[in-house]
Amino acid sequence: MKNYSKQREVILNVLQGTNTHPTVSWIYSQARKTLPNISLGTVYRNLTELKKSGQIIEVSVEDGFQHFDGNTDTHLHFYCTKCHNIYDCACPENQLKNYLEENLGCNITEQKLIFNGVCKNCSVNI
Amino acid sequence: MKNYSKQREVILNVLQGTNTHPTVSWIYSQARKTLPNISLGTVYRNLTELKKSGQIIEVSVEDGFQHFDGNTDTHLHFYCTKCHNIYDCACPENQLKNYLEENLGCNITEQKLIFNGVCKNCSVNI
DNA sequence: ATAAAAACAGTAATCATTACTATTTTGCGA
DNA sequence: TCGCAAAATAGTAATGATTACTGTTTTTAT
Repeated sequence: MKNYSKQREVILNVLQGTNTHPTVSWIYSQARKTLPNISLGTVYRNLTELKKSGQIIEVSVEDGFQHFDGNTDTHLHFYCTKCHNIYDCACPENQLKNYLEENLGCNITEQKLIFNGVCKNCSVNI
Repeated sequence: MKNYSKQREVILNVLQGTNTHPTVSWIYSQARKTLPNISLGTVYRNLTELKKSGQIIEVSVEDGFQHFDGNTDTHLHFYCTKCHNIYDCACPENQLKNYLEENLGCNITEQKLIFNGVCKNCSVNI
């Protein structure tokens, strides 16, 4: 990722302009509003590059799609297994990271906590 | 999942007999040692059923494969982004679950914590 | 024993992701 | 400013994990 490109800037803006955790195809559709000819391969390549350079993170949930997040601060995620939304939550403590680094002797570079369950909306709308 | 089947039993045994977090194709290859004619579709179907009935859990990491775990106790996972192994860790506390349920008003049914980083072995073998 | 329901093996289809190619854009040094 | 090598792009083809389908076999209950 040495050279500037308009496409990469648009993709990053899309991610930074939402607090959702979108899939590639959603990012693609949003980017096309600004750049109608942008290629899907370009979206994939730039997401990989942006992740590699630490400007975005990837969120893995069990729906078979890649999800990305423009918020790189350490935070928690809640995944609703009913509506399949991913919610952000502030991280109340960082004790776990320290605990694991000491006990496993590992170096933790990213912290991704996923809680699965049923969210407030979904538990109301049975 | 109303009827017994030998195939389902073998698949569950495979998962309960390892402390790794195998992919479908690994489970398939292990199951074939006992049942040489078992079908890949049968493995997928039973993994879905076993997960639905709470006998196994799915672990999502960003490698594009489904991973499963025969240990359904609440515990943490560490994912090495170098060797791509997933490690189990005991959960030192359950405060986060309570915190989130109170603050989000949600009902958490599963707790999946993934730490990404580089594990002990991989940090030695540069 | 028998019949309906469930599960199976085997194969084909789907579709998110990756790879490839020819063309265009970017950055840098002359 | 010009030219060139590196990087990036659009568009298309290939890959491969997962799902769907079909005809047959197994299971369970009557």
